[in-house]
Amino acid sequence: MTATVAEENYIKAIFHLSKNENKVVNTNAIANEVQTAAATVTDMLKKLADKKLIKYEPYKGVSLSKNGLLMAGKIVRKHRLWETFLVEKLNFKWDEVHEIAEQLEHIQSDDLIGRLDKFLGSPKIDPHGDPIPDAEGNLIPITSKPLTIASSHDVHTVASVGDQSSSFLQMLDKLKISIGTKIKIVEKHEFDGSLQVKINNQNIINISEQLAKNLIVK
Amino acid sequence: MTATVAEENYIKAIFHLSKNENKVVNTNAIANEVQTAAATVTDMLKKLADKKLIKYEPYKGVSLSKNGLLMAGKIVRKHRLWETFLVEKLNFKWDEVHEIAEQLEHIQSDDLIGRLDKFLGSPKIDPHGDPIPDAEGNLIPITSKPLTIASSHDVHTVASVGDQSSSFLQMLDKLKISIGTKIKIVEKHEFDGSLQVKINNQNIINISEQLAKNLIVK
DNA sequence: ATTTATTTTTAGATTTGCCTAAATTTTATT
DNA sequence: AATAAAATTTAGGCAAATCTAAAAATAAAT
Ligand SMILES: [Mn+2]
Ligand SMILES: [Mn+2]
Ligand SMILES: [Mn+2]
Ligand SMILES: [Mn+2]
Repeated sequence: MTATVAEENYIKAIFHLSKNENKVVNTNAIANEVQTAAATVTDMLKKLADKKLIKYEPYKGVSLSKNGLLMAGKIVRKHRLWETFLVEKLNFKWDEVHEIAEQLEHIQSDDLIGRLDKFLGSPKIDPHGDPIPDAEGNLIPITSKPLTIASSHDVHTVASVGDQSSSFLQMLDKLKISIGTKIKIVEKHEFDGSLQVKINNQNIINISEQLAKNLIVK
Repeated sequence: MTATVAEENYIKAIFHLSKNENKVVNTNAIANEVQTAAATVTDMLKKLADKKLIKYEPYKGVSLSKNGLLMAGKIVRKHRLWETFLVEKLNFKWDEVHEIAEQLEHIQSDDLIGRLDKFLGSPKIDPHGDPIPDAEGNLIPITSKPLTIASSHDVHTVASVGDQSSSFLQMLDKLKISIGTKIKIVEKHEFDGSLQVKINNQNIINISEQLAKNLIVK
C-alpha cells in the first residue's frame, strides 16, 4: 500500500511537470526530471497505472489520478515543511536545502509531519515562496506570474522563484532579491528582453529576461 | 563508497550485538536483529567483508573493522541526535521515537547532522540515556551497570535503559522512573530476584528482576 | 503521401536485497 | 567416538529498479 521511494519520486515528478493541473506529461520529460532512461520510465508508468495512481495511455502520456494527485501533494507538503525547518531552524541558506529535503520527504510518519508543521507554526509557504499543501495533500495554487508578463510602472512583490538551482538563488542573494522584495518595472528593452527594474524603491538595476522569467510576482 | 540503507542497518546491528567491543557476533543473532533469514545475512556479510567494514571468518562469526566501527558510530550518532530532536523539540514521548529515528538515521548530509547537533546544544546523551558518539563516530562508553548487580543500601541514579520497547518505557513512566531518577535498593528477594526499592527517596515499590535488569544505573 | 526523425515501448541483462530448501560445518549429546 | 542437533553456508530463484539496443508507433518534413 505504501509507495517506495522510487515510486514517490516519479509521482512527484509527474506532479511538477503537470504544473498542478491535469495536463498530460510525456515519458521523455519524466525521464529528464528523474534522470533515468526513458525505458525505465515506461516500466514505472505501468506499475503506477496498476496501482491506479496515474492515468496512462501508451504513447499518449500520463496524468495523475485523484489518488496520485493527493499522494503527490503529501510528498510536496513534506518536502516543503522540511525545507522550511532547514532554513528557519537550522539556518541553512535557501539554495542549500533542496537535496536534503529530497531525502527527508520520504520519511514515513504522519505524526512526525503533524508535529513538524506545528513546531514551525503551520507555515503556508516554503523558503522559495511555494505553497505548502494541507495534511490531505490539497494545494491551493497561488495566483502569481513571471515578472516578464507583469505590467510596467507598477510595483510587484516577489512571491516565489521559478528555478531552484543554487546558481539562480545565489544570484538573487547578490542582487538582494528575496521573497517579498518589491520590484517596479522601469523599462523593458525590446532588443534582448532585459528589464530595467527598481528594487524595493531604491536602486535601479538591469536584469536579463532569463532571470525575470524566473521571478514569480504578485 | 556510501553505504546503502540495508548495509547501514547490518553494520548497526553488528555494533549493537557486539556491545561496542570487539566481541564476535553470530549470523543468527544478526538475522534476529534485522529480522531476515540467516542466508540473507550470510550474503550481506560477504559484501561487507569485501568492503572491509567487517572481519568475517565463515562459520566463526564477525566483528567490525576499524572503519566499520566508525561507520556504526556515525549512524548511531545520527539515530540518537534525531531521537533527541523528536523528544526535545517535537514533544514525542521517549517510547515513540525509535521507529522514526530508524528512518532518519539514514539521511545523508554531514552538514545537516552538524547543524542539528548545534541546534540541540550538542547533547551528550539521548532520551534513553545512551551516549551520543562524536562527529567522527567515536563513542565514549558510559561506565554503568544493571540495577541487579548494584550494591544494596546505596543510592543509584538511572543512567539509561537496557530495553527500548515501548512496553518497558511506558511501564517506567507509570512507575515514575526516568533518566536521573534516584533508586535505593532496600531489599533483594532471593526467591524471585525481585527488588524492594526506594524511588527518589520517597515511595517504596517492588520491581521484578526482569525490570531491574534493564535499569542501567551509575 | 512518402520518407525521415523523434518518441516510446519491448526485449534482454544486471545489481541489490531478499527468500526457501538443501548441503555443509560446528557443537552437543549420548 | 559416533550420532544427533543446531548453526551456517550454498544453490537456485524472485521482485524492484535500473540499463542498452532494437522494434514499433507517432510526429515532422519533404
Ligand atoms: Mn525524493
Ligand atoms: Mn522549495
Ligand atoms: Mn535504520
Ligand atoms: Mn535511544
